[in-house]
Amino acid sequence: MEAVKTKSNDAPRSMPKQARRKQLIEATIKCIAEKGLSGTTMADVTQQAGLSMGIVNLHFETKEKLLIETLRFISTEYTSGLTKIFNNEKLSTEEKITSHVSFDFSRKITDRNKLAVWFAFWGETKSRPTYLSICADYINEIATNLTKLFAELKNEGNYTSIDPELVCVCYTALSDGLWLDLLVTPRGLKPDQAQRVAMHYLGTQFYNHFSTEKSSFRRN
Amino acid sequence: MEAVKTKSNDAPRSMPKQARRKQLIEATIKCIAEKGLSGTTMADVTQQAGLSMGIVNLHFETKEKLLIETLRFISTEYTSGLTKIFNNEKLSTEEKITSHVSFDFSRKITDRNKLAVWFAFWGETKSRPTYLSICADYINEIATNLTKLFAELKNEGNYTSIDPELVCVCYTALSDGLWLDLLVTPRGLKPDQAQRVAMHYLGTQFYNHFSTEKSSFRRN
DNA sequence: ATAAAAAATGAATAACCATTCATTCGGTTG
DNA sequence: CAACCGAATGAATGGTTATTCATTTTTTAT
Repeated sequence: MEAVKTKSNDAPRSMPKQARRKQLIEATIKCIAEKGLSGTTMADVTQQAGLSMGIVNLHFETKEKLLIETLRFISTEYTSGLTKIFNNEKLSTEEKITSHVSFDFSRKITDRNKLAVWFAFWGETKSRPTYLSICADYINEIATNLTKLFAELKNEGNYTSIDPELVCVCYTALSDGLWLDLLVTPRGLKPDQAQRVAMHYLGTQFYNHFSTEKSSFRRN
Repeated sequence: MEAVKTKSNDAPRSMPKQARRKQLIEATIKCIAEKGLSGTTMADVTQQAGLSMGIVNLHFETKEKLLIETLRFISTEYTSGLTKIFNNEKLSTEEKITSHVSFDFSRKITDRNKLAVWFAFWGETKSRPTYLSICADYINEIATNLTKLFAELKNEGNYTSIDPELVCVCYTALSDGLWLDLLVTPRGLKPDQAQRVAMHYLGTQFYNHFSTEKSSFRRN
């Protein structure tokens, strides 16, 4: 069960500060997924991490700060994965886009525990300015990059009537909505089917690049 | 001001049970939007409603039941609106679809308070089977109807390569994702722009019915 | 008008939970 | 090995909050 395994024992005191923080953040993710944001207590988190009560306050000061760092953690994990793709000079524009989509529906990202965390925080953005600003940051960063990719592909493929910004908004919304589907109807779409739905949309825009192969997806 | 007394005064005790429950549910929606699901207390809700502490327990037994009824309330409001459209025999298939889209992005539905409530509950579905089952119910109901509409339009318009089920999944996800956009980046898309994005997708599928007019939407 | 019933109140209660900090533990150093 | 020091512990604390219920207020029935 322990996700964190370093060189020696279960929980050596010599573990670097950063690693202990990560361990606690991962325990938090698990707890939010299992008990909801409103239902996770400090006792839950520390027990999940196999540590003692006071440990969160030692490393994060307060519960609220732990939660903020948890949101930052999944945001960073997501954006850094996408940035790596965007900056990979070995990939063509088309390959960057397909890699982006593959990443969006990879195991790492569509892990239901993490999806639950995303939606838990989204649900609180209206009342927590800090959450909102963290979300706004990563949203802007990704939108900028993705719009650029669509604009490039538009040029390369001589598509005349495409609005890259519109396609970016549409793809992003579609992707978020498919995540919701994966979260609330786990018996329905599987990640690879969701990915095909996303590609289906891109195929309507860049019909020379993304073939609209006959979809073999089915609900239930 | 204080002399005026009508039957629909602030809080007449004779108010039917159902109305008092609705009043409390609406106060709950406001509180969830303002303080988050984890931050709303019984005191908050009752104060928001202008009533006294014990009132929720009197009408709903427990806080948890109030929350469940709140989720049921917004679910019902949404599905009943759509069902009305679906059953309206005066509308053509095409009109039903455009009405559906208009409804999805109407003021009533894209009210940020309610969006916050949707996402708050979605974020907890993984840990609360009751929430999950309420969501699954309305999702299935809507998907069935909407798929039917798309299948009808496919026939009427002689579209050969459309998969109605795929279009339904894709449209639904898109719509949910646009709601997220409206919730977390209120400075970005406005509801009518979001609606145009949704129509843009439908235009890619039913190109003879939904004209892909030049979009005049812009972020920021 | 009076009594009985129903609805609403809010102070009191009990459960819960984040945070504190005196103490213990383990690794490191000289 | 002994002394030291940062990391970790967890019982105790204090603040918060859901729930209860005896009392009050209002409506309805007679």
